[in-house]
Amino acid sequence: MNENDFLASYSPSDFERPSVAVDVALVTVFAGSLRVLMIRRTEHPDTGKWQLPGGFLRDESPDTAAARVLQEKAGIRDVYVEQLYTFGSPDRDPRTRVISIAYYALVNPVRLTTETTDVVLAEIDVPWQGEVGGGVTLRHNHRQLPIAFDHADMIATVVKRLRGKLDYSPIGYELLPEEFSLLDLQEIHETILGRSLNKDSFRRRMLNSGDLEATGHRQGGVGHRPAALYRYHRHALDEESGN
Amino acid sequence: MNENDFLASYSPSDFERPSVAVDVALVTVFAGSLRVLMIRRTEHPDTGKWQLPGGFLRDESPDTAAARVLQEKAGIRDVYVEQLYTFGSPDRDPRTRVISIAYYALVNPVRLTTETTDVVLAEIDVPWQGEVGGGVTLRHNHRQLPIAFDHADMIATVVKRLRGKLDYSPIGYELLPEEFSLLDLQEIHETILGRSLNKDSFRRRMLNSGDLEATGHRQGGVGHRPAALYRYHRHALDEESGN
DNA sequence: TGACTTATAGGCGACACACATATATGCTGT
DNA sequence: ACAGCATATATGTGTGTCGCCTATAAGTCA
Repeated sequence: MNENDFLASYSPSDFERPSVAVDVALVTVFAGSLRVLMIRRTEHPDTGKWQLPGGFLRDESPDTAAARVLQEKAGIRDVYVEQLYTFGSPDRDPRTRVISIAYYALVNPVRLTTETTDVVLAEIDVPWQGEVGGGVTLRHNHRQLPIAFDHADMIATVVKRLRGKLDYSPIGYELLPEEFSLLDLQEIHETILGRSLNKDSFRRRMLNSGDLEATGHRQGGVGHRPAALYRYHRHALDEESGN
Repeated sequence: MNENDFLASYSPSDFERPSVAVDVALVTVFAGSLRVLMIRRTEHPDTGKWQLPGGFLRDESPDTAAARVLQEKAGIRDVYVEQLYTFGSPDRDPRTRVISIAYYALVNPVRLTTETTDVVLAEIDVPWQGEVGGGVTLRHNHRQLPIAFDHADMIATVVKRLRGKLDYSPIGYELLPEEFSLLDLQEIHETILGRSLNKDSFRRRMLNSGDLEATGHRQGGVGHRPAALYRYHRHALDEESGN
Protein backbone atom coordinates (compact mmCIF):
# COMPACT_ATOMS: atom_id res chain seq x y z
CA MET A 1 0.00 0.00 0.00
CA ASN A 2 1.44 3.39 -0.98
CA GLU A 3 1.31 6.52 1.15
CA ASN A 4 -1.71 7.98 -0.60
CA ASP A 5 -3.72 4.87 0.11
CA PHE A 6 -2.57 4.90 3.70
CA LEU A 7 -3.67 8.45 4.28
CA ALA A 8 -6.96 7.95 2.53
CA SER A 9 -7.61 4.86 4.61
CA TYR A 10 -6.73 6.15 8.05
CA SER A 11 -7.59 9.82 7.79
CA PRO A 12 -10.65 10.12 5.64
CA SER A 13 -11.32 13.79 5.18
CA ASP A 14 -14.69 15.18 6.12
CA PHE A 15 -15.31 15.75 2.45
CA GLU A 16 -15.18 12.04 1.75
CA ARG A 17 -17.16 11.10 4.81
CA PRO A 18 -20.70 10.27 3.69
CA SER A 19 -23.89 10.64 5.64
CA VAL A 20 -25.47 7.41 6.82
CA ALA A 21 -29.22 7.01 6.77
CA VAL A 22 -31.73 4.30 7.54
CA ASP A 23 -34.83 3.68 5.38
CA VAL A 24 -37.52 1.25 6.46
CA ALA A 25 -40.09 -0.50 4.27
CA LEU A 26 -43.07 -1.19 6.51
CA VAL A 27 -44.83 -4.04 4.73
CA THR A 28 -48.27 -5.48 5.33
CA VAL A 29 -50.79 -7.66 3.51
CA PHE A 30 -54.28 -6.26 3.21
CA ALA A 31 -57.21 -7.19 0.97
CA GLY A 32 -55.13 -9.56 -1.10
CA SER A 33 -52.37 -7.07 -1.84
CA LEU A 34 -48.84 -6.63 -0.62
CA ARG A 35 -48.57 -3.07 0.63
CA VAL A 36 -45.87 -0.73 1.86
CA LEU A 37 -46.13 2.50 3.81
CA MET A 38 -45.03 5.51 1.74
CA ILE A 39 -44.64 9.17 2.66
CA ARG A 40 -45.07 12.05 0.24
CA ARG A 41 -42.05 14.33 -0.03
CA THR A 42 -42.70 18.02 0.52
CA GLU A 43 -39.18 19.28 -0.17
CA HIS A 44 -36.58 19.22 -2.87
CA PRO A 45 -35.40 17.04 -4.42
CA ASP A 46 -38.13 14.78 -5.78
CA THR A 47 -40.88 16.99 -4.31
CA GLY A 48 -44.24 15.27 -4.55
CA LYS A 49 -42.73 11.87 -5.09
CA TRP A 50 -43.15 9.17 -2.47
CA GLN A 51 -40.46 7.78 -0.23
CA LEU A 52 -40.00 5.21 2.50
CA PRO A 53 -39.82 6.51 6.07
CA GLY A 54 -36.19 7.24 6.85
CA GLY A 55 -33.76 9.29 8.87
CA PHE A 56 -30.11 9.81 9.59
CA LEU A 57 -28.22 7.52 11.90
CA ARG A 58 -27.45 8.96 15.33
CA ASP A 59 -25.42 7.64 18.24
CA GLU A 60 -27.23 4.31 18.10
CA SER A 61 -27.04 0.99 16.32
CA PRO A 62 -28.65 0.76 12.87
CA ASP A 63 -31.27 -1.63 14.28
CA THR A 64 -32.21 0.91 16.90
CA ALA A 65 -32.33 3.64 14.28
CA ALA A 66 -34.75 1.58 12.19
CA ALA A 67 -37.08 1.10 15.16
CA ARG A 68 -36.84 4.81 15.98
CA VAL A 69 -37.68 5.83 12.41
CA LEU A 70 -40.74 3.59 12.48
CA GLN A 71 -41.87 5.18 15.71
CA GLU A 72 -41.28 8.76 14.56
CA LYS A 73 -42.42 8.59 10.96
CA ALA A 74 -45.02 5.82 11.01
CA GLY A 75 -46.15 5.93 14.64
CA ILE A 76 -45.68 2.22 15.23
CA ARG A 77 -43.44 0.17 17.50
CA ASP A 78 -42.75 -3.38 18.61
CA VAL A 79 -42.83 -4.92 15.15
CA TYR A 80 -40.60 -7.41 13.37
CA VAL A 81 -37.66 -5.52 11.86
CA GLU A 82 -34.75 -6.93 9.86
CA GLN A 83 -31.88 -5.41 7.93
CA LEU A 84 -32.29 -5.73 4.17
CA TYR A 85 -29.40 -4.29 2.16
CA THR A 86 -27.20 -1.23 2.10
CA PHE A 87 -27.53 1.12 -0.86
CA GLY A 88 -24.64 3.45 -1.58
CA SER A 89 -24.28 4.47 -5.20
CA PRO A 90 -22.43 7.81 -5.29
CA ASP A 91 -25.33 9.51 -7.10
CA ARG A 92 -28.32 7.99 -5.33
CA ASP A 93 -29.06 11.28 -3.56
CA PRO A 94 -28.43 14.45 -5.58
CA ARG A 95 -27.78 16.61 -2.48
CA THR A 96 -24.79 14.85 -1.00
CA ARG A 97 -23.31 11.42 -0.57
CA VAL A 98 -25.73 9.34 1.49
CA ILE A 99 -25.31 5.68 2.37
CA SER A 100 -28.64 4.15 3.23
CA ILE A 101 -29.01 1.00 5.32
CA ALA A 102 -32.40 -0.32 4.22
CA TYR A 103 -34.62 -2.30 6.59
CA TYR A 104 -37.96 -3.97 6.25
CA ALA A 105 -40.65 -4.39 8.88
CA LEU A 106 -43.70 -6.65 8.94
CA VAL A 107 -46.97 -5.90 10.69
CA ASN A 108 -50.60 -6.90 10.70
CA PRO A 109 -52.71 -4.18 9.04
CA VAL A 110 -55.04 -3.78 12.04
CA ARG A 111 -52.14 -2.23 13.93
CA LEU A 112 -51.76 0.54 11.37
CA THR A 113 -53.52 3.85 11.82
CA THR A 114 -55.64 5.30 9.07
CA GLU A 115 -54.04 6.93 6.07
CA THR A 116 -53.57 10.67 5.59
CA THR A 117 -52.95 12.61 2.40
CA ASP A 118 -49.21 12.34 2.94
CA VAL A 119 -48.94 8.83 4.39
CA VAL A 120 -50.49 5.94 2.48
CA LEU A 121 -50.33 2.18 2.22
CA ALA A 122 -49.41 1.66 -1.41
CA GLU A 123 -50.06 -1.58 -3.29
CA ILE A 124 -46.90 -3.18 -4.65
CA ASP A 125 -47.24 -4.35 -8.26
CA VAL A 126 -44.73 -7.10 -8.93
CA PRO A 127 -44.64 -7.98 -12.67
CA TRP A 128 -42.32 -10.99 -12.28
CA GLN A 129 -42.44 -14.46 -10.81
CA GLY A 130 -40.09 -16.00 -8.28
CA GLU A 131 -36.97 -14.31 -7.00
CA VAL A 132 -35.29 -13.45 -10.27
CA GLY A 133 -36.05 -9.82 -9.72
CA GLY A 134 -36.93 -6.76 -11.74
CA GLY A 135 -38.70 -3.52 -10.98
CA VAL A 136 -41.87 -2.82 -9.09
CA THR A 137 -44.48 -0.09 -9.32
CA LEU A 138 -46.72 1.30 -6.60
CA ARG A 139 -50.44 2.04 -6.83
CA HIS A 140 -52.87 3.80 -4.54
CA ASN A 141 -56.54 4.32 -5.40
CA HIS A 142 -55.82 3.13 -8.95
CA ARG A 143 -53.19 5.83 -9.41
CA GLN A 144 -49.53 5.04 -9.85
CA LEU A 145 -47.24 6.66 -7.28
CA PRO A 146 -43.93 8.15 -8.44
CA ILE A 147 -41.12 6.87 -6.21
CA ALA A 148 -38.32 9.07 -4.88
CA PHE A 149 -34.59 8.28 -5.03
CA ASP A 150 -33.80 4.57 -5.39
CA HIS A 151 -36.59 3.47 -3.09
CA ALA A 152 -38.19 1.40 -5.86
CA ASP A 153 -35.04 -0.75 -5.82
CA MET A 154 -35.39 -1.12 -2.07
CA ILE A 155 -38.99 -2.28 -2.34
CA ALA A 156 -38.11 -4.75 -5.10
CA THR A 157 -35.35 -6.12 -2.87
CA VAL A 158 -37.85 -6.54 -0.03
CA VAL A 159 -40.15 -8.60 -2.25
CA LYS A 160 -37.28 -10.83 -3.32
CA ARG A 161 -36.18 -11.30 0.28
CA LEU A 162 -39.69 -12.11 1.48
CA ARG A 163 -40.23 -14.65 -1.29
CA GLY A 164 -36.93 -16.31 -0.47
CA LYS A 165 -37.42 -16.48 3.28
CA LEU A 166 -41.08 -17.40 3.36
CA ASP A 167 -40.55 -21.16 3.23
CA TYR A 168 -38.03 -21.52 6.01
CA SER A 169 -38.77 -18.67 8.39
CA PRO A 170 -41.81 -17.51 10.32
CA ILE A 171 -42.19 -14.16 8.55
CA GLY A 172 -45.70 -15.10 7.36
CA TYR A 173 -46.97 -15.08 10.93
CA GLU A 174 -45.75 -11.54 11.50
CA LEU A 175 -48.39 -10.33 9.05
CA LEU A 176 -51.28 -12.06 10.87
CA PRO A 177 -53.07 -11.42 14.15
CA GLU A 178 -52.44 -13.67 17.12
CA GLU A 179 -55.06 -16.20 16.02
CA PHE A 180 -55.68 -17.10 12.40
CA SER A 181 -57.10 -19.83 10.18
CA LEU A 182 -55.11 -21.92 7.75
CA LEU A 183 -56.76 -20.12 4.85
CA ASP A 184 -55.65 -16.77 6.30
CA LEU A 185 -52.10 -18.06 6.36
CA GLN A 186 -52.38 -19.43 2.83
CA GLU A 187 -53.59 -16.07 1.51
CA ILE A 188 -50.57 -14.38 3.07
CA HIS A 189 -48.26 -16.83 1.33
CA GLU A 190 -50.04 -16.50 -2.00
CA THR A 191 -49.90 -12.72 -1.85
CA ILE A 192 -46.19 -12.67 -1.10
CA LEU A 193 -45.34 -15.29 -3.71
CA GLY A 194 -47.65 -13.81 -6.33
CA ARG A 195 -49.14 -17.17 -7.27
CA SER A 196 -51.82 -19.53 -6.03
CA LEU A 197 -50.91 -22.56 -3.93
CA ASN A 198 -52.50 -25.99 -3.67
CA LYS A 199 -54.78 -25.90 -0.68
CA ASP A 200 -54.32 -29.48 0.52
CA SER A 201 -50.57 -29.51 0.25
CA PHE A 202 -50.35 -26.20 2.01
CA ARG A 203 -52.49 -27.50 4.89
CA ARG A 204 -50.42 -30.63 5.32
CA ARG A 205 -47.15 -28.78 5.10
CA MET A 206 -48.13 -26.20 7.71
CA LEU A 207 -49.67 -28.74 10.11
CA ASN A 208 -46.63 -31.00 9.83
CA SER A 209 -44.19 -28.15 10.34
CA GLY A 210 -44.80 -28.26 14.08
CA ASP A 211 -45.02 -24.49 14.22
CA LEU A 212 -48.81 -24.31 14.60
CA GLU A 213 -50.69 -24.70 17.83
CA ALA A 214 -54.47 -25.15 17.84
CA THR A 215 -56.13 -22.59 20.09
CA GLY A 216 -59.39 -24.56 20.38
CA HIS A 217 -61.23 -21.51 19.05
CA ARG A 218 -63.11 -21.30 15.76
CA GLN A 219 -64.15 -18.59 13.40
CA GLY A 220 -67.53 -17.02 14.05
CA GLY A 221 -70.21 -15.58 11.77
CA VAL A 222 -68.58 -16.46 8.47
CA GLY A 223 -71.67 -17.87 6.78
CA HIS A 224 -70.25 -21.36 6.42
CA ARG A 225 -68.39 -23.97 8.40
CA PRO A 226 -65.95 -22.10 10.60
CA ALA A 227 -62.27 -22.90 10.35
CA ALA A 228 -60.19 -23.83 13.36
CA LEU A 229 -57.90 -21.08 14.62
CA TYR A 230 -54.20 -21.53 15.29
CA ARG A 231 -51.37 -19.54 16.73
CA TYR A 232 -47.67 -19.61 15.94
CA HIS A 233 -45.70 -21.67 18.43
CA ARG A 234 -42.03 -21.80 17.45
CA HIS A 235 -41.22 -25.39 16.51
CA ALA A 236 -43.41 -27.45 18.84
CA LEU A 237 -41.47 -30.57 17.89
CA ASP A 238 -42.85 -34.00 18.76
CA GLU A 239 -46.24 -32.95 20.03
CA GLU A 240 -47.21 -36.53 20.89
CA SER A 241 -44.66 -37.04 23.67
CA GLY A 242 -45.92 -33.80 25.17
CA ASN A 243 -43.87 -33.68 28.33
CA MET B 1 -41.52 15.59 14.51
CA ASN B 2 -40.19 18.35 16.76
CA GLU B 3 -37.55 20.88 15.76
CA ASN B 4 -34.70 19.01 17.36
CA ASP B 5 -35.50 15.92 15.38
CA PHE B 6 -35.79 17.97 12.23
CA LEU B 7 -32.40 19.56 12.66
CA ALA B 8 -30.76 16.28 13.58
CA SER B 9 -32.27 14.64 10.52
CA TYR B 10 -31.51 17.24 7.92
CA SER B 11 -28.30 18.76 9.20
CA PRO B 12 -26.27 16.00 10.74
CA SER B 13 -23.23 17.59 12.31
CA ASP B 14 -19.81 16.37 11.39
CA PHE B 15 -19.52 14.96 14.89
CA GLU B 16 -22.40 12.58 14.29
CA ARG B 17 -21.27 11.67 10.81
CA PRO B 18 -19.67 8.24 11.02
CA SER B 19 -16.93 6.81 8.86
CA VAL B 20 -18.03 4.17 6.38
CA ALA B 21 -15.77 1.20 5.71
CA VAL B 22 -15.93 -1.98 3.67
CA ASP B 23 -14.64 -5.32 4.98
CA VAL B 24 -14.40 -8.36 2.73
CA ALA B 25 -14.29 -12.01 3.75
CA LEU B 26 -12.42 -13.81 0.98
CA VAL B 27 -13.57 -17.41 1.38
CA THR B 28 -12.22 -20.55 -0.19
CA VAL B 29 -12.37 -24.30 0.34
CA PHE B 30 -9.07 -26.12 0.59
CA ALA B 31 -8.12 -29.56 1.92
CA GLY B 32 -11.58 -30.18 3.32
CA SER B 33 -11.77 -26.94 5.28
CA LEU B 34 -13.61 -23.69 4.83
CA ARG B 35 -11.02 -20.94 4.95
CA VAL B 36 -10.94 -17.17 5.04
CA LEU B 37 -8.11 -14.76 4.31
CA MET B 38 -7.03 -12.86 7.43
CA ILE B 39 -4.50 -10.07 7.92
CA ARG B 40 -2.53 -9.50 11.10
CA ARG B 41 -2.96 -6.05 12.62
CA THR B 42 0.23 -4.13 13.30
CA GLU B 43 -1.33 -1.07 14.91
CA HIS B 44 -3.57 -0.14 17.80
CA PRO B 45 -6.17 -1.14 18.63
CA ASP B 46 -6.19 -4.93 18.69
CA THR B 47 -2.51 -5.10 17.69
CA GLY B 48 -1.52 -8.64 16.81
CA LYS B 49 -5.09 -9.76 16.34
CA TRP B 50 -6.31 -10.77 12.90
CA GLN B 51 -8.78 -8.88 10.73
CA LEU B 52 -10.50 -9.13 7.39
CA PRO B 53 -9.12 -7.01 4.57
CA GLY B 54 -10.93 -3.68 4.66
CA GLY B 55 -10.75 0.01 3.86
CA PHE B 56 -12.73 3.19 3.94
CA LEU B 57 -15.30 3.98 1.31
CA ARG B 58 -14.23 6.59 -1.25
CA ASP B 59 -16.10 8.28 -4.08
CA GLU B 60 -17.30 4.93 -5.39
CA SER B 61 -20.10 2.47 -4.88
CA PRO B 62 -19.73 -0.03 -2.02
CA ASP B 63 -19.47 -2.87 -4.55
CA THR B 64 -16.58 -1.11 -6.24
CA ALA B 65 -14.93 -0.48 -2.89
CA ALA B 66 -15.11 -4.18 -2.04
CA ALA B 67 -13.43 -5.12 -5.32
CA ARG B 68 -10.78 -2.45 -4.74
CA VAL B 69 -10.06 -3.67 -1.21
CA LEU B 70 -9.60 -7.20 -2.52
CA GLN B 71 -7.15 -5.96 -5.12
CA GLU B 72 -5.19 -3.76 -2.71
CA LYS B 73 -5.11 -5.95 0.38
CA ALA B 74 -5.32 -9.48 -1.03
CA GLY B 75 -3.92 -8.97 -4.51
CA ILE B 76 -6.80 -10.66 -6.29
CA ARG B 77 -9.43 -9.48 -8.75
CA ASP B 78 -12.29 -10.74 -10.93
CA VAL B 79 -13.88 -12.91 -8.27
CA TYR B 80 -17.46 -13.40 -7.15
CA VAL B 81 -18.34 -10.66 -4.64
CA GLU B 82 -21.63 -10.09 -2.85
CA GLN B 83 -22.78 -7.78 -0.10
CA LEU B 84 -23.35 -9.56 3.22
CA TYR B 85 -24.57 -7.31 6.02
CA THR B 86 -23.85 -3.91 7.50
CA PHE B 87 -22.40 -3.75 11.00
CA GLY B 88 -22.76 -0.53 12.92
CA SER B 89 -22.85 -0.90 16.68
CA PRO B 90 -21.70 2.39 18.21
CA ASP B 91 -18.81 0.69 20.05
CA ARG B 92 -17.62 -1.76 17.41
CA ASP B 93 -14.45 0.28 16.80
CA PRO B 94 -12.92 1.95 19.88
CA ARG B 95 -11.29 4.76 17.86
CA THR B 96 -14.34 6.39 16.33
CA ARG B 97 -17.75 5.55 14.98
CA VAL B 98 -17.31 3.28 11.96
CA ILE B 99 -20.09 1.70 9.94
CA SER B 100 -18.81 -1.33 8.08
CA ILE B 101 -20.50 -2.75 5.01
CA ALA B 102 -19.35 -6.37 5.03
CA TYR B 103 -18.92 -8.35 1.81
CA TYR B 104 -17.90 -11.88 1.03
CA ALA B 105 -15.99 -13.17 -1.96
CA LEU B 106 -15.55 -16.70 -3.25
CA VAL B 107 -12.52 -18.02 -5.11
CA ASN B 108 -10.79 -21.25 -6.02
CA PRO B 109 -7.68 -21.71 -3.85
CA VAL B 110 -5.34 -22.13 -6.82
CA ARG B 111 -5.87 -18.46 -7.60
CA LEU B 112 -4.53 -17.39 -4.22
CA THR B 113 -0.89 -16.52 -3.74
CA THR B 114 1.15 -18.13 -1.02
CA GLU B 115 0.78 -17.04 2.57
CA THR B 116 3.07 -14.63 4.40
CA THR B 117 3.54 -14.13 8.11
CA ASP B 118 0.91 -11.39 8.09
CA VAL B 119 -1.55 -12.81 5.56
CA VAL B 120 -2.92 -16.31 6.09
CA LEU B 121 -5.78 -18.54 5.04
CA ALA B 122 -7.38 -19.44 8.35
CA GLU B 123 -9.56 -22.48 8.86
CA ILE B 124 -13.06 -21.63 10.04
CA ASP B 125 -14.26 -23.81 12.92
CA VAL B 126 -18.05 -23.87 12.98
CA PRO B 127 -19.36 -25.59 16.12
CA TRP B 128 -23.02 -25.54 15.08
CA GLN B 129 -25.22 -27.24 12.51
CA GLY B 130 -27.50 -25.60 9.98
CA GLU B 131 -28.17 -21.89 9.84
CA VAL B 132 -29.20 -21.28 13.42
CA GLY B 133 -25.97 -19.47 14.07
CA GLY B 134 -23.52 -18.97 16.84
CA GLY B 135 -19.87 -18.05 17.03
CA VAL B 136 -16.91 -19.28 15.05
CA THR B 137 -13.22 -19.62 15.81
CA LEU B 138 -10.26 -19.48 13.44
CA ARG B 139 -7.28 -21.80 13.34
CA HIS B 140 -3.99 -21.73 11.48
CA ASN B 141 -1.29 -24.39 11.90
CA HIS B 142 -3.19 -25.79 14.88
CA ARG B 143 -3.10 -22.43 16.62
CA GLN B 144 -6.20 -20.41 17.32
CA LEU B 145 -6.17 -16.90 15.85
CA PRO B 146 -7.50 -14.01 17.95
CA ILE B 147 -9.96 -11.98 15.86
CA ALA B 148 -10.04 -8.18 15.83
CA PHE B 149 -13.14 -6.00 16.27
CA ASP B 150 -16.41 -7.77 15.42
CA HIS B 151 -14.96 -9.65 12.49
CA ALA B 152 -15.82 -13.01 14.07
CA ASP B 153 -19.47 -12.00 13.77
CA MET B 154 -18.92 -11.19 10.12
CA ILE B 155 -17.38 -14.58 9.42
CA ALA B 156 -20.19 -16.37 11.25
CA THR B 157 -22.67 -14.42 9.12
CA VAL B 158 -20.85 -15.50 5.97
CA VAL B 159 -21.14 -19.16 6.96
CA LYS B 160 -24.85 -18.78 7.61
CA ARG B 161 -25.35 -17.04 4.28
CA LEU B 162 -23.39 -19.64 2.34
CA ARG B 163 -25.32 -22.50 3.95
CA GLY B 164 -28.60 -20.82 3.12
CA LYS B 165 -27.79 -19.99 -0.49
CA LEU B 166 -25.98 -23.17 -1.44
CA ASP B 167 -29.06 -25.09 -2.55
CA TYR B 168 -30.56 -22.53 -4.87
CA SER B 169 -27.63 -20.55 -6.20
CA PRO B 170 -24.43 -21.38 -8.04
CA ILE B 171 -22.05 -20.25 -5.29
CA GLY B 172 -20.56 -23.75 -5.05
CA TYR B 173 -19.10 -23.44 -8.54
CA GLU B 174 -17.27 -20.24 -7.65
CA LEU B 175 -15.03 -22.27 -5.34
CA LEU B 176 -14.04 -24.77 -8.04
CA PRO B 177 -11.83 -24.56 -11.12
CA GLU B 178 -13.39 -24.42 -14.58
CA GLU B 179 -13.60 -28.23 -14.83
CA PHE B 180 -14.43 -30.44 -11.88
CA SER B 181 -15.79 -33.86 -10.99
CA LEU B 182 -19.05 -34.51 -9.19
CA LEU B 183 -17.12 -35.61 -6.11
CA ASP B 184 -15.22 -32.32 -6.12
CA LEU B 185 -18.54 -30.50 -6.11
CA GLN B 186 -19.91 -32.72 -3.36
CA GLU B 187 -16.90 -32.05 -1.14
CA ILE B 188 -17.47 -28.31 -1.55
CA HIS B 189 -21.07 -28.70 -0.46
CA GLU B 190 -20.17 -30.93 2.48
CA THR B 191 -17.50 -28.52 3.68
CA ILE B 192 -19.85 -25.56 3.55
CA LEU B 193 -22.74 -27.39 5.19
CA GLY B 194 -20.56 -29.08 7.78
CA ARG B 195 -22.15 -32.48 7.25
CA SER B 196 -21.85 -35.41 4.88
CA LEU B 197 -24.28 -35.87 2.01
CA ASN B 198 -25.64 -38.97 0.34
CA LYS B 199 -23.56 -39.56 -2.76
CA ASP B 200 -26.24 -40.98 -5.05
CA SER B 201 -28.83 -38.36 -4.23
CA PHE B 202 -26.30 -35.62 -4.70
CA ARG B 203 -25.29 -36.99 -8.12
CA ARG B 204 -28.87 -37.24 -9.30
CA ARG B 205 -29.80 -33.83 -7.99
CA MET B 206 -26.86 -32.08 -9.65
CA LEU B 207 -27.24 -33.89 -12.98
CA ASN B 208 -30.97 -33.18 -13.06
CA SER B 209 -30.49 -29.51 -12.20
CA GLY B 210 -29.53 -28.74 -15.79
CA ASP B 211 -26.65 -26.59 -14.61
CA LEU B 212 -23.88 -29.08 -15.43
CA GLU B 213 -22.36 -29.58 -18.85
CA ALA B 214 -20.13 -32.58 -19.56
CA THR B 215 -16.79 -31.48 -20.98
CA GLY B 216 -15.93 -34.94 -22.39
CA HIS B 217 -12.73 -34.88 -20.35
CA ARG B 218 -11.83 -37.25 -17.53
CA GLN B 219 -9.58 -37.16 -14.51
CA GLY B 220 -6.03 -38.46 -15.06
CA GLY B 221 -3.62 -40.36 -12.81
CA VAL B 222 -5.92 -40.84 -9.85
CA GLY B 223 -5.18 -44.51 -9.14
CA HIS B 224 -8.70 -45.69 -9.94
CA ARG B 225 -11.45 -45.21 -12.47
CA PRO B 226 -11.36 -41.54 -13.49
CA ALA B 227 -14.45 -39.42 -12.99
CA ALA B 228 -16.05 -37.45 -15.80
CA LEU B 229 -15.42 -33.70 -15.66
CA TYR B 230 -18.14 -31.07 -15.89
CA ARG B 231 -18.39 -27.33 -16.11
CA TYR B 232 -21.07 -24.98 -14.85
CA HIS B 233 -23.46 -23.94 -17.56
CA ARG B 234 -26.21 -21.73 -16.17
CA HIS B 235 -29.49 -23.63 -16.45
CA ALA B 236 -29.14 -25.57 -19.69
CA LEU B 237 -32.85 -26.33 -19.62
CA ASP B 238 -34.28 -29.00 -21.92
CA GLU B 239 -31.05 -30.30 -23.34
CA GLU B 240 -32.85 -32.79 -25.59
CA SER B 241 -34.55 -30.24 -27.81
CA GLY B 242 -31.18 -28.57 -28.21
CA ASN B 243 -32.03 -25.82 -30.66
C1' DT C 1 -3.04 -60.85 -14.93
C1' DG C 2 -5.55 -60.08 -10.87
C1' DA C 3 -6.47 -57.22 -6.79
C1' DC C 4 -8.01 -52.74 -5.55
C1' DT C 5 -10.44 -48.33 -5.63
C1' DT C 6 -13.67 -45.28 -7.14
C1' DA C 7 -17.22 -44.09 -10.85
C1' DT C 8 -21.51 -45.03 -12.71
C1' DA C 9 -26.04 -47.27 -13.39
C1' DG C 10 -30.22 -49.18 -11.75
C1' DG C 11 -33.65 -51.03 -8.25
C1' DC C 12 -36.50 -50.46 -4.09
C1' DG C 13 -39.24 -48.57 -0.34
C1' DA C 14 -40.36 -44.20 2.26
C1' DC C 15 -42.09 -39.88 1.85
C1' DA C 16 -43.85 -35.26 0.17
C1' DC C 17 -46.39 -33.34 -3.38
C1' DA C 18 -50.38 -31.89 -6.77
C1' DC C 19 -54.71 -33.19 -7.86
C1' DA C 20 -59.16 -35.31 -7.12
C1' DT C 21 -63.04 -36.99 -4.42
C1' DA C 22 -65.76 -37.63 -0.31
C1' DT C 23 -67.51 -36.28 4.12
C1' DA C 24 -68.29 -32.85 8.04
C1' DT C 25 -70.16 -28.73 9.96
C1' DG C 26 -72.02 -24.37 10.78
C1' DC C 27 -75.00 -20.74 8.65
C1' DT C 28 -79.14 -19.02 6.16
C1' DG C 29 -83.53 -18.61 4.15
C1' DT C 30 -88.08 -20.48 4.12
C1' DA D 1 -87.35 -27.43 11.72
C1' DC D 2 -85.24 -28.34 7.64
C1' DA D 3 -83.12 -28.22 3.12
C1' DG D 4 -79.51 -26.27 0.79
C1' DC D 5 -75.21 -23.87 0.62
C1' DA D 6 -70.32 -22.84 1.30
C1' DT D 7 -66.30 -23.93 3.15
C1' DA D 8 -63.47 -27.01 6.27
C1' DT D 9 -61.49 -31.29 6.78
C1' DA D 10 -60.37 -36.19 5.61
C1' DT D 11 -59.00 -39.72 2.40
C1' DG D 12 -57.16 -41.71 -1.92
C1' DT D 13 -53.94 -41.92 -6.02
C1' DG D 14 -50.33 -41.23 -9.14
C1' DT D 15 -45.73 -38.81 -9.66
C1' DG D 16 -41.23 -37.47 -8.43
C1' DT D 17 -37.39 -37.12 -5.09
C1' DC D 18 -34.68 -39.05 -1.55
C1' DG D 19 -31.85 -42.41 1.17
C1' DC D 20 -30.07 -46.90 0.87
C1' DC D 21 -28.48 -50.86 -1.52
C1' DT D 22 -26.46 -53.88 -5.24
C1' DA D 23 -24.21 -54.58 -9.55
C1' DT D 24 -21.13 -53.33 -13.11
C1' DA D 25 -17.38 -50.32 -15.35
C1' DA D 26 -12.84 -48.46 -15.80
C1' DG D 27 -8.78 -47.08 -14.51
C1' DT D 28 -4.03 -47.99 -11.46
C1' DC D 29 -0.73 -50.88 -9.27
C1' DA D 30 1.80 -54.99 -7.58
